[in-house]
Amino acid sequence: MANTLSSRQQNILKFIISFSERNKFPPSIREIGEQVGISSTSVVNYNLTKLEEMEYVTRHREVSRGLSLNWPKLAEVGLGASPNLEPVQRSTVFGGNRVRVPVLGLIAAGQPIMVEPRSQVDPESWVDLAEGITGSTDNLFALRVKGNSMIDASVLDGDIVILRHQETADDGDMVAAWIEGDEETTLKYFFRQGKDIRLQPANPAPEYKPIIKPANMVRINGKVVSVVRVYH
Amino acid sequence: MANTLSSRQQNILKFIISFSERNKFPPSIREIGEQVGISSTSVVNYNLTKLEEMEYVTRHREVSRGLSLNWPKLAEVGLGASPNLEPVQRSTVFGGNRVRVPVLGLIAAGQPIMVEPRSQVDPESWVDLAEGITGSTDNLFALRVKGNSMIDASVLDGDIVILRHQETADDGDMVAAWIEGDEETTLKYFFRQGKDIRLQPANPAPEYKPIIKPANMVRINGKVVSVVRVYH
DNA sequence: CTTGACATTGAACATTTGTTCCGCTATACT
DNA sequence: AGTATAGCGGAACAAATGTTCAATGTCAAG
Repeated sequence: MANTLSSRQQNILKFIISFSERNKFPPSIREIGEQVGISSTSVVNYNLTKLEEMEYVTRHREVSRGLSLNWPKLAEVGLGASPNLEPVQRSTVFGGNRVRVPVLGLIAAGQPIMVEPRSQVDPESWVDLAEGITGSTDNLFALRVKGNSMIDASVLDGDIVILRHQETADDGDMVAAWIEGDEETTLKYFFRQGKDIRLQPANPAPEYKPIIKPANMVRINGKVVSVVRVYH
Repeated sequence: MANTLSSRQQNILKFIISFSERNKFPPSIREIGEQVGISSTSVVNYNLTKLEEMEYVTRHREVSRGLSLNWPKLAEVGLGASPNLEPVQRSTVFGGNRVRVPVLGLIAAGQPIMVEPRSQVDPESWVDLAEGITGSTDNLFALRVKGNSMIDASVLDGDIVILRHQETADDGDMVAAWIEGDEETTLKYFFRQGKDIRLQPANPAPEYKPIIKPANMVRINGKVVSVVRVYH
């Protein structure tokens, strides 16, 4: 089975993401076709079936707009960049809105490793925070830290980092970065170095060396806005 | 206009909430009617219009399942928000119940923190966590850390620590302890030392010295189960 | 070149789903 | 009593939406 996403399928996913974000409910087949530039509903249906086989989406047959997204899977290909579309729910009880943040998977803080694939949403993969904790409620997602490269920044192995999706960063920001070619996401401090970008671990130990790559090979997934730790 | 929700309207709202969380998309009019016990679609439509007038929901006419919820408004009537005592039913796909934890104040700021789970304290804010993160949901509260005495344990000034209320502790636990005479609560590692108790800061710097007191002068307020940090 | 898997198209079809209209009942008010 | 109105039920209708299928194009392997 083809494991790669065609550009058309990517567009479909992107549209479902943005549409769901705008409207709080999924698009219809025809709405998808119209946006992506597909004249036939059957083609949309065809690709949707493919996407379901690849577990990017879940379909409820015979149901209008019976479509839902698999965020962990989307994150694997860098599309999960704005996971706040997940029914993030807010309330004003006691004066503070709450934000539901999906924990999308593992992120390497040591040697870069791939985001852990998951076919299902882990029941514990959610963190709910009061709005005041994170400031804005938009574009938040979370990752579980693997490795000790950020220990010097008081981010430990096993911590959950909450990030706000953004494509850029300022020097000194702690970011999750996707490195082209390596196909891996890593948690580092962000610095510009001429035309390059230096991804700097906080841990001064020699085995944790900075990664320096041309700017066009580094894709910022988000900036760390919060850290959650659990003692067992 | 009647500003109150009929029990039927409440049931409708509850169903929309649970359905949406279960399926990631809103229910259809007929599905609502079937669940709530309304045989006619027009009645559902009628009440949905009412609910829209009262701004509990937003409708997209002519669109299947074109329904979205107004969470802030729902929270006003206790729907959609799930305080500890009244958890909303959740599917496993969507995560476990949520726990609302009150942030009672500062720790190590000189003011003793009285932990009375039943008292009507006025918390400065709330932190919501997924149930799975903290294990049990009982007797949880939170404090904002002041000072750097635990920096070596990767707990920084400004972090929010979440504690479970308990009177005792095991060696090595991180606890919030109230010291008789000093009239203040501090965050330290807990150790027994004969008839004394040693409260050990994690920071090795000389200005942070362990506190050793007779056991009857130390009152454990709770054990740290989680740490939340926010970057600004 | 042939073959076959894959992708696409257009259109017809079936189902789901929202909308509307008419009538009924109970209650409150004049 | 008469009337107005909110709430409900039933059914027909129209629009939205998912499903299916035969035919065609694409492209790489044999």
